[in-house]
Amino acid sequence: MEETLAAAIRAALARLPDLPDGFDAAAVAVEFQTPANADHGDLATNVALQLAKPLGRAPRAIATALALGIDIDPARVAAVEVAGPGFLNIRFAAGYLAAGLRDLLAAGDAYGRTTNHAGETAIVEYVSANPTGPLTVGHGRNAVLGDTIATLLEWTGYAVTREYYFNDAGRQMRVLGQSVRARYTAIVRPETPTRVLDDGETVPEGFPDGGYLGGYITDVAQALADAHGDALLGEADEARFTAAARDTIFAEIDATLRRLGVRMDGQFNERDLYESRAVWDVVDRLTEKGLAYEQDGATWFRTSALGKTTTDADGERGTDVVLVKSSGEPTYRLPDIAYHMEKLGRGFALVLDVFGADHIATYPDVLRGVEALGGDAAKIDVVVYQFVTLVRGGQPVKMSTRKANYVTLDELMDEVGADVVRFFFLMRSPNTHLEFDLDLAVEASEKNPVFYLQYAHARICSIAAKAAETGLPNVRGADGSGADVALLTHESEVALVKTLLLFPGEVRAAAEGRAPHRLAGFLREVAVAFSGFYRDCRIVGEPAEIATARLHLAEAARRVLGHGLAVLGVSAPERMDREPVGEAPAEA
RNA sequence: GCGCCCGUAGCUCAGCUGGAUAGAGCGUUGGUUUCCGGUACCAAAGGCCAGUGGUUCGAAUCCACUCGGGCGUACCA
Repeated sequence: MEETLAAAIRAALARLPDLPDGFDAAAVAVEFQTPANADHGDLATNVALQLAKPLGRAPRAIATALALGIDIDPARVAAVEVAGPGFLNIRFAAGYLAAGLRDLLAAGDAYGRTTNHAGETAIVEYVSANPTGPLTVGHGRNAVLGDTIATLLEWTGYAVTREYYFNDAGRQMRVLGQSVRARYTAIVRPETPTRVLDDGETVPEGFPDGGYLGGYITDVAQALADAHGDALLGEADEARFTAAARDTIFAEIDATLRRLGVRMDGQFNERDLYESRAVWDVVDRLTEKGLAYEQDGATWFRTSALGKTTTDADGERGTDVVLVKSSGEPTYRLPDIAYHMEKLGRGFALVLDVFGADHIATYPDVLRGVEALGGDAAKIDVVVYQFVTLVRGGQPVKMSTRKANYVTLDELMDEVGADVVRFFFLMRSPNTHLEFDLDLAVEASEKNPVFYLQYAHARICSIAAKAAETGLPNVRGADGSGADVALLTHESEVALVKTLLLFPGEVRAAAEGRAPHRLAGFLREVAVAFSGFYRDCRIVGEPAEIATARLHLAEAARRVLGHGLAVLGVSAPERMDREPVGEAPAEA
């Protein structure tokens, strides 16, 4: 509809007399908005205001000329009016809405899907938590955002690969193994002396500074002791312990993600970048280009030559960053550059990363590296989300994975359920801090906005069941051919149809903006519009023709809610329990 | 110091990339039930969009500065 109107407006523009030389009407961007005020029609455009300056005419004069000159289909558009300083307000004909509703129903399960990116491939990297402990609430925001954005991309036509970058190399993994080894040693040799860390924790001798203090470390150690007795005391290094911890922890991460409904197509192991020597290849190629050099035993990336600067008391100057530490161990930058080159090498049109705010300052180095190696950094897009602040008892909860004083994702799901967790993470813009009040999440779970949407869906199912009992047709999956939807002329019916017809555009906008919260907000509008319809328009008990038409409208609303919730990864129940919801799942 | 994010109703947040009278949930106050699910609906109160200047037909939105909060600013990831 908007495309057709835009074309008609451009055509009318081209027909205006005395256009300035070089003015290309075909190139004018005609943008529409849906006015908040119903008096302003169904669609509005500000082209006349935008063109006032380039055309050197009063905006209202342009708008008037366009309104008179536009060639439109009267079956679809009832009126084009000039309003305010020069807006063009477009009012749909009743037939347009009826046709739109028929199209919606005929589209079936595909309604909401668009094909803007059909034939393109995308890879979305998310979670990518180091396997050093259980997933925390912060990881949850990452996982749910990434999973949902991936789904949104699929709904706009992309073929999406969901990948977990498995950080199974480097210092943190070594410290993890040393932590397990120290606990293991203390279990099989209880006489092992202890020491006290700076922060007051008492740990076995051999426990590394900055080691992981969580109880799950001891669990892994105990399992090793149970299986091998003290036979592992002679291990030359911590590799055996690292592997045991990694496998155990990752299995738990995997289970947590499944419970959250977060899908993954696969994982990419950081270790492979070392085994394939891809990381060293990066160093060699940068060195050849004069962009890497050795100094103080470390290998540096000459980012100063690529525009990286810092400003301090001495003024602004270029800075370089370290790729390989003097210890011989790469920093995160090196494998990250290699990994992104690898992803681009797989031919993806879009390489999307979901990062926490703490990465905000680091990925530009990675992009510089990719560009320096001839990779197309424009294909890489990064969604940065701000941190989750947990509040309990009115106080922020301080968290540290290392100290194990965090709230895990599983604990959160125990309290409020996976649907609430997902929706909570998705209803806010990624780039604002998210305050997660645990007390409120539990206490107010019955009033959580997600239940409002699920309730609307369940209510429609309930109505359909009731209608079937009275002999009305079953409309589940109906294609719209069995009803005269032109009968739907009540104000609340029209408002609901208009809202439902916005769905594909909302999905597309949420995908393009990497903004799932827009969809969450839209679904609430759908539920509100349905509530208005439900309040004003009965189905059961009405004459068969009107009841059938309304049933189809209700089915259309159910489908939009169902599809929207599916995109968000939230369940769309056929019925809600009458008892309070949000109970903990059966498992401990 | 520098970089990024944020500052909108009592609280938590939207505001569709510059549009018409700034919205919603929670909370508060009042109302609605012979009726397809009251976990609902209707209504009221509540705002100098942190501040100051600028850009233009038009600014919560863009620019500059100021104030306040968060995250970074390592041979940690």
